[in-house]
Amino acid sequence: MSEHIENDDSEASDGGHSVLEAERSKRYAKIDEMRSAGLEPYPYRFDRSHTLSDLRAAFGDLEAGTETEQQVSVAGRAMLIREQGKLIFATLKDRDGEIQLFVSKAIVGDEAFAEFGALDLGDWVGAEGTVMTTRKGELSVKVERFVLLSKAVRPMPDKWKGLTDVDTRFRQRYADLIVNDEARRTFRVRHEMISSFRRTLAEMSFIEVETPVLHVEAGGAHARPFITHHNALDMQMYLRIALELHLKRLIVGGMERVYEIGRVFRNEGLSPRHNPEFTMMELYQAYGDYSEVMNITEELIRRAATDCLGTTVVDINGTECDLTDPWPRHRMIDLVARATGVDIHPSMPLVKLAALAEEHGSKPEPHWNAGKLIDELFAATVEQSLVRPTFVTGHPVDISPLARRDRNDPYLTERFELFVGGRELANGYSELNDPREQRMRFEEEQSAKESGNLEAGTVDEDYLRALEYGMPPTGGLGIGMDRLAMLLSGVHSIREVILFPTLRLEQF
RNA sequence: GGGCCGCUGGCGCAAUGGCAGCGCAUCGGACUUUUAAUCCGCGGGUUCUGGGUUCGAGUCCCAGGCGGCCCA
Repeated sequence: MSEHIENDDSEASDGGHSVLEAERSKRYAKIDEMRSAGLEPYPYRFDRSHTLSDLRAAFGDLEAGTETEQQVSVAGRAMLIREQGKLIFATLKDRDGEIQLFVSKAIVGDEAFAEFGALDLGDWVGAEGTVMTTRKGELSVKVERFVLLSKAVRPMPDKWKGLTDVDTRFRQRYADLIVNDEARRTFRVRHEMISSFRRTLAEMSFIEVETPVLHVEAGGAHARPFITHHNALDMQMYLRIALELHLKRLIVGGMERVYEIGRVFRNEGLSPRHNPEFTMMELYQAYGDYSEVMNITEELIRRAATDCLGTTVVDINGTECDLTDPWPRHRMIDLVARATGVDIHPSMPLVKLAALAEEHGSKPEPHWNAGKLIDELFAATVEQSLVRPTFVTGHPVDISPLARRDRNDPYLTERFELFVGGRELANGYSELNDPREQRMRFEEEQSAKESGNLEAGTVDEDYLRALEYGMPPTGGLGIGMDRLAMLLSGVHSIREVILFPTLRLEQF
């Protein structure tokens, strides 16, 4: 009605967004008109009889041209509106379904028909009527009454092409989820994966626990932490970089089988595979060692694949893999030896390892120890080739400060990492439970930190005290849940499996 | 941190250095079985920001911002 009043200066000086502003003010005006007509544009609730997929399940096999007496009420967002003279067809979308509304002027009357015509794409709508199919067989609700449930004031992205700009997709995930079914599906897979883990672990008698996010020591992994401050205690604290040390305290306490699915924080760069906050699942099992934990890892992931995808056959970077095939287990030093043609062992002279690492493209730093050099060699020569699920075992002691020594080789640990698609997916070991040896390992970490390694750890005195009370033989596991979600949903950026990934500050 | 690429109406995309255009959406009109409805018509831009070169810059140059990919 009053669209042409806006050629005054206030709109022009608003700066650059006049199209959007015009659309928004038009829709706000509709809200105001409703209110002055005594209608509520934002009602408090709506009772629906069926979700849209319920409706399709119940009536999906009706023949074309069927009219039923079945009264239903449905709700969703108007995604498409097609006006056709004295008929309007609208596609309503809810969490996991779509349905067509069939609105006839003859049925709803002139006034309601005009109101329906005034709906905008993106509006939330509730509708009551009977179930029918059109001549072409489209399942529809023949609308008798409808109500605006909430007004969309901002226009939807392109109804066909959706939203493709990744920056906008991640910053405005709400808009992404409205129009991109793939995004919805990915987070559905993520949910199924996590609930599958919880079911499997419950069957295995694990107890889910929650341990602190605010830590006094940032231990359990090699990573730089986020630092924060507690005002009342006037104390520096760290956001956790791992779940490990608190969960093992619970093993000391006799809880025997515990796990936690929780957010950890690492103050590092962003990449398609790294987000500063991500989700780990860690579990600890008394009386077990690393080989048993590898079995648990296989079971968890196979069942998650079945629960998410209905199959254990997954595509990994173009290679079709059946996760029920046995997952090979190889020592890291054997894989590196095979790849380089040189026998490898942490007892070798450092200079030989450094030379070899340099030969394979690393730039060894003076403080690198034998374990670090072997790890670099592994990354350079082996890692990428491990497409099918493969357990890499026997990591050197000096890069595994919380893992127990290999019972057959004191230079190595009873540790494993699971690689899938050339990426580390899980990490576990027979847990080190000798408090004196743990103290020595911590002290080595501490001195590495003091000589400039920002990722090295510190001596966690409380953890050592816990170990002195006695920790039973224990196997532990950590799984990167985001990376597993990537694998199961077939996406290649961690940002596709994190609803609100970390981004640089947006300028408004 | 380095290299390459991108940024144009709300969204998706065009434009040998020479009038900034198309599709969707919006707005007006027609249409009682459409379904990316169709048909007719009208609007809407500080081309990411700031400098520079040029008669003339979305385009070329410099700096910055945000993003993507690769590398470290």
